[in-house]
Amino acid sequence: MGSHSETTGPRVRAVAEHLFAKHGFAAVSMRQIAAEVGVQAGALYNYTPDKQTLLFSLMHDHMVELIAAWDATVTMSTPTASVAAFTRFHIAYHLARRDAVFIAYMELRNLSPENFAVIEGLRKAYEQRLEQIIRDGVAQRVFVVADTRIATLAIIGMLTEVTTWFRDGGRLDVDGVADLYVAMVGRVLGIGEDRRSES
Amino acid sequence: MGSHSETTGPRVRAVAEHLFAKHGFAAVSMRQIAAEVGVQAGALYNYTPDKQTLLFSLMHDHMVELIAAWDATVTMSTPTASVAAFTRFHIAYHLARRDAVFIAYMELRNLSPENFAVIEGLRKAYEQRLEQIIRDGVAQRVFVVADTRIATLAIIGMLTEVTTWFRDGGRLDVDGVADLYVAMVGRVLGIGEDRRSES
DNA sequence: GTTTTATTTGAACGTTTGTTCAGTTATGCA
DNA sequence: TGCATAACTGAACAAACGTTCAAATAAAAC
Repeated sequence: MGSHSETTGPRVRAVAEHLFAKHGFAAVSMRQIAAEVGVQAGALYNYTPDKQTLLFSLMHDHMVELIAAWDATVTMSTPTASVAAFTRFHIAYHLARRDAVFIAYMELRNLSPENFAVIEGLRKAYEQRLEQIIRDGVAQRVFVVADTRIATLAIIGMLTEVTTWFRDGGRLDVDGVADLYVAMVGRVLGIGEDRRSES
Repeated sequence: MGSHSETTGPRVRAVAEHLFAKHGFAAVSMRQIAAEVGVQAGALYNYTPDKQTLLFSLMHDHMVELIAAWDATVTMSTPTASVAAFTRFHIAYHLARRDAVFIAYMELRNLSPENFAVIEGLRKAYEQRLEQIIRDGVAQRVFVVADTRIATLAIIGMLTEVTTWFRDGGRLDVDGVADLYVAMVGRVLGIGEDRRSES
């Protein structure tokens, strides 16, 4: 075997993830990545066929791991408990993997159409997890929602936005933020609303 | 006067805005912009000192116009009416100027630190408009909010997210979407909540 | 300890990049 | 009609780009 394959491979991905998130895919050169890894540019091509595939691979793995991590979370008994768990999971996971999240949201336009379709499909699959919870809650009449699809998107947007302002050491820690969002999401879903006007 | 200064200037900005939004600032070359305008690359430098300033100028003008447009909206009498007006305004304005919005959110990292600070300040100024409405509503006890700042950010996130999925000719038109969001924002703010447990 | 093989180097490739500028062209004003 | 001037061209600049590859290197296998 060669020099440090086992260590260089992951380092290339880690460095690329960080630089892509910080400066943007198009603004980062293969030479910058190589320099940060401590290697010449040519060596990167042992780990990716080209730059675009490196980006796609990072985005793909992130989305797959995100979905797997949620699916590995214990199934909650009620829609209310499920949506609270989803809220906490989404915030914690997205804050813990900010670079990957940023790339997956921002660099879609740098993908080829086929690669774009794959990532888009994974994103939809993730959103479906939340949408199904909401649908269940509506069916069980514990949520009161005018439009399930729009409520799903609104909640995802509200939760993802946390990554744009949250800073470690700020006024609130992750759990504190999550508590507030669990409450707000509950309100959007009309949990505990007066339902006397129903049939 | 020269050839078509009055028409070329705005066209450069319009083309740059569109291409930056579509492909990203770093991925668009001055020659691409020039070709789309129908001019040689050198001619662009009659309208901007350099590429980065062109980006900053687009972002700056967008933010200033956004704030001016909101400030020009008639002042509402109650916090409830104000927040509904803000919701409708934000959605309609952001959907009408998608390219500019996209750039202002996505290309911050391509700005110099000084330019970044300017845009960031304008964004904060815009958010302050909503935050003040919420503060007023809380003071008047028509809103019930655990954390005003977080509620502001959550609502902004939820509203801005509309630009990522809305398509003309879809299931809902702009007004229909706005109606749904007015209701959801109202819930986040606890409008009409049971307040008997208060002093 | 030698062979094998995975890894890395370093130079080279053809393009493309943002930007400059002397020279050309077209326009508005006198 | 002609002069002044603003707009534009087209070529040139050095630098940086993604990618390739023969040669050098270092580690694993025998």
